[in-house]
Amino acid sequence: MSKKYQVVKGFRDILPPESKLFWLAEKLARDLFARFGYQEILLPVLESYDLFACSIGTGTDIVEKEMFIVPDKKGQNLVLRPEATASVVRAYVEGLASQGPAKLFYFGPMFRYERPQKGRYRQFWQIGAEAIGYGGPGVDAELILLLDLYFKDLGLAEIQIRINNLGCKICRPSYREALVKYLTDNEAGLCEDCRRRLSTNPLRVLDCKNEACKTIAQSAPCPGEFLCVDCASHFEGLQRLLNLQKVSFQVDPRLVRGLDYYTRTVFEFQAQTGLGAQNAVVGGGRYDGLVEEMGGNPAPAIGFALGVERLALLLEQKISRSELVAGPEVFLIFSGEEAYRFAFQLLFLLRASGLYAEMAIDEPSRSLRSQLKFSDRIKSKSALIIGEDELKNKLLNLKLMESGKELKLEYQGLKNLANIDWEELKSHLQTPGFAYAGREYEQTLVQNRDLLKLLKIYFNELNKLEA
RNA sequence: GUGAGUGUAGCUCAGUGGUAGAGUGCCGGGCUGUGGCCCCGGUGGUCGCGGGUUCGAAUCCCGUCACUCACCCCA
Repeated sequence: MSKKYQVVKGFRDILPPESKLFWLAEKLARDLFARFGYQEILLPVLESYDLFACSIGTGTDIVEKEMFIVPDKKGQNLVLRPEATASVVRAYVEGLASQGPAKLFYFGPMFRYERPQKGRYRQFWQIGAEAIGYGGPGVDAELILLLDLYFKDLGLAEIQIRINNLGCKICRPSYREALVKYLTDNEAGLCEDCRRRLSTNPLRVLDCKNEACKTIAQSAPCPGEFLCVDCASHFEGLQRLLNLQKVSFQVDPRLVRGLDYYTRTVFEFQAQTGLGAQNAVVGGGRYDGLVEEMGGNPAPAIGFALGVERLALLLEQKISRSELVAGPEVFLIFSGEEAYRFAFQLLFLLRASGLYAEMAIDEPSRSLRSQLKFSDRIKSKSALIIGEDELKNKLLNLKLMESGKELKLEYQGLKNLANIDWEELKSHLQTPGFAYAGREYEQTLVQNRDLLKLLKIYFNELNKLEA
């Protein structure tokens, strides 16, 4: 036996039917984001090391130890992107800035070299949006409302919105100073990690999971108390707009975000359960200084990133497996070689006409019984049985899988049905005494326009046969 | 990087020193042209890998690899 290969650690195959969840998430994002005026941007997966070191911050874990570094042939360090905001800003500065503000969204894989656990992988997918060149609280509200609608459309109404304001470059330093002073005074009570955070990223102490640290964080100064006039009014403005739309959200004075570039508004969408130790399915915030730092003309901006794996975990609990798997409209069952050839032709005509049709195409001698069994297993809605009898006498034998009932028609009956059109059929349904409306099979049939289409194509093909 | 748990049939798992098991799936039959329910038969395994202890190891010990969960960090 040859060697058995395995996916590399932290990477995974997203197999059907789970892949359908990703497809749903992506499709809804495309439809919805377009209605909000966000245009898709397709970005490279590889960027220069410095892009992230400068934007995310050299002190962060992401840059320090979580990047996949790819040395190229000239010896310069490229990296697999750990997130996309920096890429979007780079692309904006490079190619879009001359056209003014931009509202962009992206979908794609990100890479971080971390120990995998529930809801966290080394390659993970994000859907994100960035609004560059917009400074007011209106666009902050727009993004939050966009996400709120997105989750509601997916049936995930229980997700909580938390917002905070971290201040800007004017007011944040004084807050930071006050926080560090407070934490230093209470250093003895902090956990080992937090004593380290004190020098690396003091804001992070605020959301430590350690009980002792939580208690200390409880009475620590909050960013809100230090906001400058502009930041305070921005934050009030955002809340007013959200309230105007009757979106429920919580102000969480201890909500902080790990990346260096965040200013003013930060927000998270949190799930209550189902994500393991994680709870954030979306994280985002304003980064008013980043565009300038990346070499562009100063432009305020805000964006978010949504973890698709985490979203899929939540959707999995809402959507049953059978709902994810859509069975064929019709399964073609043949008996005999002639019937196989007939069914083979019919199969592609049906597919070309827009129907999802399937048959045991690779097994021309399979028993009728096992074909029917297979048709059942893949949840076909109907099975069209094609045997010697049907071909010779030009009959229809359509089995409706769920009820088990069969629609059997002689040539003339099939002709009558196949020759009327959809509009006519609908209008006839209202007419008392319409020849077919009273019968159970036909009622089922006309409820599904696809089956009428099927009848027409089948009838046509039968007529091509030599008598 | 740190800690804990788990590796046995395609899948889910039982099996604490004495012949390798169940459920499910798959194939076939009962039912020759009719699925689901039922019954019968068949298929299926380097017990993660390597070493050690033992008359004898899936089982005990050591090592190793993989996966999972958690910490750190983050979506």
